[in-house]
Amino acid sequence: MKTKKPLTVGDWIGAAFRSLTKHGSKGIRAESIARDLKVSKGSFYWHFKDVPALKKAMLDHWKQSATEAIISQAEDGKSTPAEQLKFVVNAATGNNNASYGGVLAETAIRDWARYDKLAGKTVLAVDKKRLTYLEVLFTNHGTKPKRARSNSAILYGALIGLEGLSHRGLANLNDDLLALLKQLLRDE
Amino acid sequence: MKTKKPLTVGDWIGAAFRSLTKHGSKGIRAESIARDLKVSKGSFYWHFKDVPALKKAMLDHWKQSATEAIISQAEDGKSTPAEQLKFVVNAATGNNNASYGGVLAETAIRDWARYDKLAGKTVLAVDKKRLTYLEVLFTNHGTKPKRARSNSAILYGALIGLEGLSHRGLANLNDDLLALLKQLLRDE
DNA sequence: GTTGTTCCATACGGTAGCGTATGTAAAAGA
DNA sequence: TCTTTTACATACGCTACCGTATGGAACAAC
Repeated sequence: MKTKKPLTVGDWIGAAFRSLTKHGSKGIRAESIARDLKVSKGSFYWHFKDVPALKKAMLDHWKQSATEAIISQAEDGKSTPAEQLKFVVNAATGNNNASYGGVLAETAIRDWARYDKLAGKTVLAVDKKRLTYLEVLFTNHGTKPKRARSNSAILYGALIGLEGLSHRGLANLNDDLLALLKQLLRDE
Repeated sequence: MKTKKPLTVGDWIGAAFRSLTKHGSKGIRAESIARDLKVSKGSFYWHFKDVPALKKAMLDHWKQSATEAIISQAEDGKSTPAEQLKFVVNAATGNNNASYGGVLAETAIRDWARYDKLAGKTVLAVDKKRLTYLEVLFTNHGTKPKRARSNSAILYGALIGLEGLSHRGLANLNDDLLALLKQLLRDE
């Protein structure tokens, strides 16, 4: 039996992220998402003021999840910085984070951010936090400040770029990133 | 006095790339590009069968330019592999290549490729050539085959990812890439 | 000077999405 | 039981885009 329970705002956000992942930012449309959810757009305009409101809700949700993920990582201060970095890489390359769509949604959000002001602001904030966190880990490992910053940018940048390449079968996201990390962790 | 010369297919492709760079793949629309060129869409449908034909022409043009760029690099076999790699990085991070829009267009094409089959095929082909070329350079430098492949993917992936980060002021595209290259070129 | 081709303008019908207005069955409250 | 409130469905006008059809000015050919 199909669930006849009323839809929640969360249901809409989830469906919107699925459409974003599948079709890019142009997939965030009230009527097409409504079709996915087997309801009319009357339902959409009951839950949201308009499409920009949905987009804002999506970005807020993603920012929240991404920030929480960083904090929960940071609180696991049990292992060495090098091991923590390895753990972060493995976590980032995994297909988990079902909450907002996982690694695939990340890329879609980043594409979206390039042509949308609010999305751009959100991605900027998240990227700053992540880069700062990586910088701390490199610094704790003993890397000099300047290099800690560049290493963070390189590692994070490679993660973003390699995701696309591995998606086309031109790289091994996890293996190549771990290889890079190994190089970056080498002493001077 | 305004040039009243008739538009060429190349003019349309150029305008289409500008719109792609500015608005993403959804910017490739007959009517909006016509407005940019101060003509009506009647002109567009004289030069092109339809919008997909314009898209194909853009991708053919980009593929051609990108391939030629690689070949012209490869023929400059005057310096050492390490110097050639440095040259390649500097060339890729420069804001040149006005032919099809430069570095900014690259990202837009890559975003486009994620949700369009033909664009995906084209980017795949270009990426393969570029990665193969990098692999040759690393191999010539003395890097072992397996590492030459991973180094190529890492360097190219970092280029792609860092472009976005540097665009937000979170990285220094050229500096960070050169730092990475230096690490990758170090002996075992 | 007529004819043909080039290069574009204008007008048309069709689709898809937006946001609003209004209707309505079902559940919840009183 | 009667009345709200909830969670939608339906219908409407509007805009932006697509592709086609047709018209026309300008220049070239002959």
